[in-house]
Amino acid sequence: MPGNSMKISEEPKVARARCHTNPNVSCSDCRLGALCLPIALSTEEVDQLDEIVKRGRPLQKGDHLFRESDEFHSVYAVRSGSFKAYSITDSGEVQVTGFYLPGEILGMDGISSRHHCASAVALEVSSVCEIPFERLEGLATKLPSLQHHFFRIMGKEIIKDQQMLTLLGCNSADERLSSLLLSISARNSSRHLSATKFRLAMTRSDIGNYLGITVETVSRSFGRLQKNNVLKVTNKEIEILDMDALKKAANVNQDK
Amino acid sequence: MPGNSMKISEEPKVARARCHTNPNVSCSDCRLGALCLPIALSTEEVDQLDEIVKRGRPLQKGDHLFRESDEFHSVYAVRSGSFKAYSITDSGEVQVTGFYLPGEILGMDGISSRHHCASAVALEVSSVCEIPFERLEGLATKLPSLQHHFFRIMGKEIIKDQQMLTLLGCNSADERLSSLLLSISARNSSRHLSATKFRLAMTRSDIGNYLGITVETVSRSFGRLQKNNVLKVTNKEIEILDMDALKKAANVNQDK
DNA sequence: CGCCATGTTGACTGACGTCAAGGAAAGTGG
DNA sequence: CCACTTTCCTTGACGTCAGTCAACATGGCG
Repeated sequence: MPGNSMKISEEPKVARARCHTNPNVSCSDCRLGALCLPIALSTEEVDQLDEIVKRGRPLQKGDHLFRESDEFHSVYAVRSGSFKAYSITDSGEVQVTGFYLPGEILGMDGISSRHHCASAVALEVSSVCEIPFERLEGLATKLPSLQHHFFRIMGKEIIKDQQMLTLLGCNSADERLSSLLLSISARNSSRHLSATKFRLAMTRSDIGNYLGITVETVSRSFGRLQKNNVLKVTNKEIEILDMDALKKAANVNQDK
Repeated sequence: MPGNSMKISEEPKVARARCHTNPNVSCSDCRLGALCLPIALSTEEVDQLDEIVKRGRPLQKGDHLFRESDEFHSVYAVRSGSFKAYSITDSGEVQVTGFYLPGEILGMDGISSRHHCASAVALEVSSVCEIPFERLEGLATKLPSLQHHFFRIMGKEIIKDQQMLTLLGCNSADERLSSLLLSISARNSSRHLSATKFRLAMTRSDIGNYLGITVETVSRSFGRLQKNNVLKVTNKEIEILDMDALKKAANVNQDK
């Protein structure tokens, strides 16, 4: 079904053929292969993985990929766009638990029980590869390297959350914001996007919530970083002017 | 106190035979089976698991199970006692990332890279079952239910960390401390220990660090909870006098 | 017994939250 | 395209919770 009516289809066909935004591209052809599940799989293994992956139509901004308490069936690899994961506390407040960029895996919060314990919503027009978890498990028993790799992906999620705990445990508002920017910068650069200039898809309120500070504090932090010529902030567009200063402001070693 | 030999060894041999503190007891005989890795495994599967598990001599208080940047070889199931996991931030501060009680799995921070990124230290005389990870992976490809179960264990760790993020993101000092006490209470009760009376093996400083507050604040929080007749605190001995009030103070639903 | 780590309490302070107001973007419908 | 609404963002004034510093109490251990 080449050339159905979506914005991405405005790109010329040639350039689009191997592009990870193309819903028809297989794992073996996807540009994100080096970041995503196929890492360290052989060609034929990737083809087997490819068979269980479902590629749906793009989600619009605000569309939910899954909701808290939905039954858990699949994990999702972000193909394009971005997502935020959040949950609702018992006292009714929202808590943002993560932002997910292309190549990252979403939905692992549902693995331990039969239902999700967070919701995931698209922050812009986005698309995902759905990976039915039971089938992934089935394939993983046959492909040890896939099993190994998925253990590692889950391990990475654990480390990421623990680093976040450290950030919330000891760091000031400016340090938290700087760390987030550095994290996004590094993740962009690993997928060959600019490390110094990018657009934040999430709102200030999402950022604040994620970092455990208020919107007002986020705004003031951005102000301070801009005043010190570390950043140039134009609405959601961020330009990192002085990477070293930003690292210093973060007071954490982002290099690992 | 007559004799400074370990309390455990004072128990009569008969009672000790199937006790999880006994270093010779196999997985199939361990009382913690229902909490630990063997969940949902058949008898013969447990026996296979049993073969790869190493049971070492007990660790003394302050002994390290592994250290940050140690090569990663194994995960560990706590058999008796308790551990704290912590890491050192780039600015040199300590961050406690978790406390581990019998039946819980430790060391998953090393899965995604070849080395640990946290240290684990015994908070009292403790023992563990060491589970060499490569062999676990090997066995998991043969035993789908073991693979499935280990995915779930890792998923649980992810959820636990995300709940912690929520706690640090939105809750006051009193709420954080109350939540920790409820968590320990629930974990004790799931291993058939008292849910209302227990001894905290960690120091106030560990607690504060873990909860993102200072020692002084921990002390004052304990004070407030005691003044309101929610707790009775005698050094490290905690007695929960009013469970409902503690849940209210935690402002979080601990039930799931 | 005396020492050092651990825990408690008080006084003071500051970073961040709260409340409030206004402006800028972005979405909506005609 | 423009009016209109809603959401998002910024800035200022003020209050407060928890951090900091300091002094002292306690208790486990050699």
